[in-house]
Amino acid sequence: MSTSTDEPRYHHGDLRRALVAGGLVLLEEDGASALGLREIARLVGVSAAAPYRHFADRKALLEAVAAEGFRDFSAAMARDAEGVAESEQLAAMAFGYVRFARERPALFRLMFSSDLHPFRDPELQTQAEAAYATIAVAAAREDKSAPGEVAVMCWSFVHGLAMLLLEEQILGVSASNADALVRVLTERFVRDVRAGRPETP
Amino acid sequence: MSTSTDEPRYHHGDLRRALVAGGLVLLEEDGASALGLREIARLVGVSAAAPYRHFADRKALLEAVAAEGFRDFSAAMARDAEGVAESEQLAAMAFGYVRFARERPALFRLMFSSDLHPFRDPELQTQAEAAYATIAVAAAREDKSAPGEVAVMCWSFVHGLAMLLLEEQILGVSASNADALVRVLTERFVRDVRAGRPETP
DNA sequence: GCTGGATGTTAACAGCGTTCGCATTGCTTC
DNA sequence: GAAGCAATGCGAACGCTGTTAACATCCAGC
Repeated sequence: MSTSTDEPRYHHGDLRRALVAGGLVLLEEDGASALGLREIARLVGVSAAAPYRHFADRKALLEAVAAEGFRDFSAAMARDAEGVAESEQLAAMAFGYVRFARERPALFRLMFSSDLHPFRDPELQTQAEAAYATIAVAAAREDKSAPGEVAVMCWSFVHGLAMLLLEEQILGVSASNADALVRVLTERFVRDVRAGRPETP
Repeated sequence: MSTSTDEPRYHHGDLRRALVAGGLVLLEEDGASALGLREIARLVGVSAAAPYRHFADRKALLEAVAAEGFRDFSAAMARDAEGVAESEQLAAMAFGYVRFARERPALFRLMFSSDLHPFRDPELQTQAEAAYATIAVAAAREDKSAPGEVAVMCWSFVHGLAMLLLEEQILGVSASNADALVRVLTERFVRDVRAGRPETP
């Protein structure tokens, strides 16, 4: 029975997963712009060199954290869109997109951080594309004459809105009225996209 | 005449300006995600401690570089929009916005980097707001019933498009066809905004 | 039961931002 | 002009970081 308790063992068991989880925790706690390798190792209770048994370097670890973020991202958007009428799907996903960014700003910034690009981890690439596909299919329904075009346009709008909201200084928007602004803008955007499409059968 | 040549003098003369200029140069050369204080000092030919006579810390120096970037940014957009018909102003500015981001990606990323927010330098804040105003007035003309709303929507779209284009991996767009994509999308966006506005006198 | 590979540790290195004390310069005031 | 003073440079040091190398410990298969 002595082995079942949490006495510090030399080998961790599943350090890889623990490091990714630790990175996510640190991103939630303080919106630290740069989470360090040593910082994560400290939190997990392991030496600074241990992560190198599981990741090539700091960037590889951050990529794994970002991949987990994209998984949550896709799930959150899908959850926000499930059960709503098909005509409201795009608006719901857009709202979910911005909500995710505002609820987990540090993680969101990491996911789209410039020093993670280009992605080296194919798993990360896959998850990022899956997240894009989630919103792209909803966007493509709005205008079947140019689905890809509309998808990129929607993604650009919603991504830009999320990014600008994370920098409160720029938009001059406080957290209290941000929700209303997002709702108004996404509705307006969807309305405009529909008004601008060539034919409406 | 001996004093006029470029013999190394103990005092630099105008180190503050030289440091900002050096930062801009480094951002152009290698799209270095993180330009360091020592790196800039090295380029200018000065010790690592010298910048602290002119800037409180590294962030203050980067803020000054970003402020210069916003100045160029506003100027570039205004230049791209001058001489074009009023009905094309918004599209021209949107195109100029994305073009600036793609021509000076590292600088653009710094300007909207998360570790520069919140802005401490009021000059930077002023320049950022001026850049926003440049595009906001063009956007507001498109729908006078809700100028602020449309301005934020336009800014979000164009900012998101610029950001996503900087991460080639995500959009799957190469540099060659990016120009065409940007043109198509901005034109479509402007068309949609006009189609969606309530009344057209 | 031994051994080898996987996975941890400690110690070290270079580079970073930052601070401190000191050196040099140029301006101000007699 | 000379003296003194504030401004502005330098070098060395500190603690931090990412990374590597050499060594320690554990688990798994012969």
